[in-house]
This record gives sequence, structure tokens and C-alpha cells, in this order.
Amino acid sequence: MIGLVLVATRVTKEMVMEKPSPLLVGREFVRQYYTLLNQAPDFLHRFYGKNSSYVHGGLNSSGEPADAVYGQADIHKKVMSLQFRDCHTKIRHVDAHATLNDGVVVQVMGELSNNRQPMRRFMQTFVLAPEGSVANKFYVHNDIFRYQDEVFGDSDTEPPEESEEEAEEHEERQPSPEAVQDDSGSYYDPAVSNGLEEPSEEHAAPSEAEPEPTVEEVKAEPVLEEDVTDEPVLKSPSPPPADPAPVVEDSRTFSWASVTSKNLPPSGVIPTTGIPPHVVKAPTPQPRPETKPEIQNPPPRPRDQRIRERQGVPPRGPRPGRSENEPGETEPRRTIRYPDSHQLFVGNLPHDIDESELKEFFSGYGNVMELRINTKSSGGKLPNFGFVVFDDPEPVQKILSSKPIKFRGELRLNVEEKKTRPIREGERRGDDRRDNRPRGPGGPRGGLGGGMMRDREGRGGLSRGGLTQKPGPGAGRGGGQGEPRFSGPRH
DNA sequence: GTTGAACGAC
Repeated sequence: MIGLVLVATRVTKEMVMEKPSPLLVGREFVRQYYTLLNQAPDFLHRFYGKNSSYVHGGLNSSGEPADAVYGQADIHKKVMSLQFRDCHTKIRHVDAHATLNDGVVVQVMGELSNNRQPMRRFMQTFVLAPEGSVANKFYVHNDIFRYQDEVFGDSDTEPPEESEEEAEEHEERQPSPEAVQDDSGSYYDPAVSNGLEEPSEEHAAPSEAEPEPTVEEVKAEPVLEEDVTDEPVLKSPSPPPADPAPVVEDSRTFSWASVTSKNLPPSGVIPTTGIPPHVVKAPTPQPRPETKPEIQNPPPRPRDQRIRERQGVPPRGPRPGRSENEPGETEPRRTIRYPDSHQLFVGNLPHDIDESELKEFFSGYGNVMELRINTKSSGGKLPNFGFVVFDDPEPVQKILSSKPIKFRGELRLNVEEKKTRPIREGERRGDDRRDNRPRGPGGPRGGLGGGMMRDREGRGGLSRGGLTQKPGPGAGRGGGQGEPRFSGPRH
């Protein structure tokens, strides 16, 4: 086998891990997969074996969904032909079941944006097959990805007219002001992109000798590292695909512990545990011009619609000031401050709560950018409350509207929108706040009835924290292709 | 029981 995936890598000695459930395996895999896609698509093929199948959207000359390609080598070619670039994926749901021969079948529904194109809905199915010799180690035997718009003919996003490679060229980003804002914060998540195919064959010997699973268990404590940009996430692209073991990156790796957490996010969204809180590369902060509120924050309207109507912004043109994510380009790293509307106050936390657990819990609602549990207690009590910062106000509203929020079964958390904004009369718009939240007349909390569900922007659902696969600079050689893998608990 | 801290510039 070639591409292997290891579930959970290193386990702390004291932890005795049992066989991970299919769902855990699936989620972890998904996280790693999309992270790799975002950060080093050129290594994606390592997940596959020589008998693996791969199809990633695309239409053939007849306009029908394209066929798959087989084998790691062809898959690699296909992946390369897709020119993934700064893909962002928003995972909406992951199902994973045990299947024949100890495999795991994983189905993912989400939205994907490649190269700043609009998000497109997709469904992807993976069959993870055990590598055999090593426990909890899998490779991707089948990978089937389809875009909804290509199958349903929906016009939700880009018309599939352009074929494969071409797709990349289009840009047409969403002009909405929100988007602008988003952009400035488009650090998070990895993503996927479209695929096509092209055959050829090759294979590499499975290199068993490689450095083991590189994923290290990290206590979910993402240290506030600097920006993602700096992160040498896959170090130089130099290592030829043949390199096997991606080296694990520091603390940003995923934490098995978090994966095993019992408090899985309600929505089943992949927890973005590894996101370093401040990992944000704020691409040109571009103070937004005094745009009108209406423009700025279009009244809640279905996201699809919004995407559809590409507001009259010139199709191509990258926004001024925005630099394309050039690898290696160091952007002014700046910590982004989030408006209160993106922040959730959480009270009534159990005293033994730990940040990763909380983050895990709330990741189900959105991208948790930062989280802090306050224990300062003025007095001697341990009043536990904290703040969960999302990259968007939407998760906050969603949470508020789904009160009571139960944590660990019955514990009801006191969730509220953070409210400690000193209201200074001067409050002129244009100042620091980037809060677009619709505020109803009369109060910070806008009208309830209406617009709580603001549309969500395509934000990645995955965090970069998860990935561990980084091809190490000379990472082993395995006679062939290296395999990204994530290791699992060993027993 | 309960709403932080740092940010950093004219």
C-alpha cells in the first residue's frame, strides 16, 4: 500500500487508546485531507494507493461527470492538473461508518472554493482501507467527489462550462463588502478544490521504513502562534512527492485527545481544534471605505442568492491591496480583533473545563478563532466563564438561538453575546468596529424574529491546525511516494 | 458564581 493514513499518532503513555470509532477516524482523516489540500496539494496523492480510485468533479466532453482515475501516480497527475490554490473548504457534515474489511467509509458534505472562486457545494465519499500491517492506519481506496452544481445543473456557482484546468482562471469573487471583510480574514482553513482526471500509472513502494506517523499528539493547546503565513507548513515544496513522511509540525497538529472528546460538536462539523487562535494573516487590513450599511451588510438573504447575483463588481480584479497568497510572502501579521458580535460569552462552565474541550464543543457551530476561559475569579471562587471567538457573527447567533446549550449532557451553559462594549457617545461608525451585525433599533440585539440566521460566508470549516503532514525536508524516502498519514492510538 | 485583555498610534 502506498498512501497510508494513520489515525492518531502518538499517544501519551498514560493514555490507553482503544480502537477509534469510524467517526473519529473519518473526521480526523477529513481534517487532514482538506488541510493538506489547502497547504500542500502536491502531496495529496500520498493518501492513495496504487489501486485507489479518484474523481474530483469535472465534466467530460459530453458534459457528463468525468470518470475517475486510478493509481497513485495518475491521481497525482490529476491533482496537479487541478491546480489547487488556496482552497478553502467548509465542511458541513461528515458521516463515517465502518465498512467491509475493517475499512471506513466517509461521506463529506461541504462547500469548496479554489483560488478565490465562489464556494461550491460538494459531496465527497472516501473509502479508507486499513493498511493492514499497522493498526489504525489507512489509505484512501476510493475518493469520489462531485460538485452539486455540476450534477444538478444548478447555477449556484460557476457554471461548469469551463473544464478542468480552466476553472482556475475564473475568479469573480464575491464583491459584497462582507466578502471583503472576510478576505481580510481568510486565513483559516484549508480547502479542497475541484478535480479532474487523467490517467497514468506508477507506483511507489510502500515505504514502511519511514518515520512514523508524524502527527504528534498535542495537547490541544494551540499556542498562539504567529500567522499561518509564517508557518512553514509543508516546508519547502522541495521534497519530491516521493517523500514519505510528512513531518509533523509543532503544536499545530491535531490532538487525538480532542478527537476523542466526548463532546462532539452538535452539528457534527469537524472540530477545528487545532486552529491557533491568532493565526490569522491579515491580508491588507484595508479599512473599508465608508460603505453604506446596506451594501455592507446586505439584508440577510440567502447565501445562494447572494452568490448568484454577483454584484456588479468587475469579475476579475483582486481587491486592491490584497495580495494573493503568495507562499512565502510574509504578510504583516497582525492579530485580528474580533467584534463582540463574533464573540460569545459563556458562563456556567464547569471548573474542570479545559480550553480544548470547549473549543471542540463550539467548533460545531463555526470556526473558533480564539477561546479563553477566565478563571481569574475575583475572590477565591472559581467562577468559570469564558469567551469563544468565531470568525463570523453567525455562529454566535446560531448558538444563542439554540439555547439552552447543553454541555456534557445536562449542564446548561449560559451563553450570551459578549457585551462589554463601553458605549461611548461618540461612537462614530467607521471606527474600529467591524461589526456588521444588524442591530435592531433599540438595542444591540437586533430584531429577533428576522434575521438571526444570517447567511454564512464560505469560511473554511477546517482549521489548519489539524494538519500534520508536512513533508519533511528529507523526509524519508520510501521508494516511492510518501504517505501522509495520521496515526492513531495504538494499543 | 458570571462579561477579559491587549491592542498600540495621531
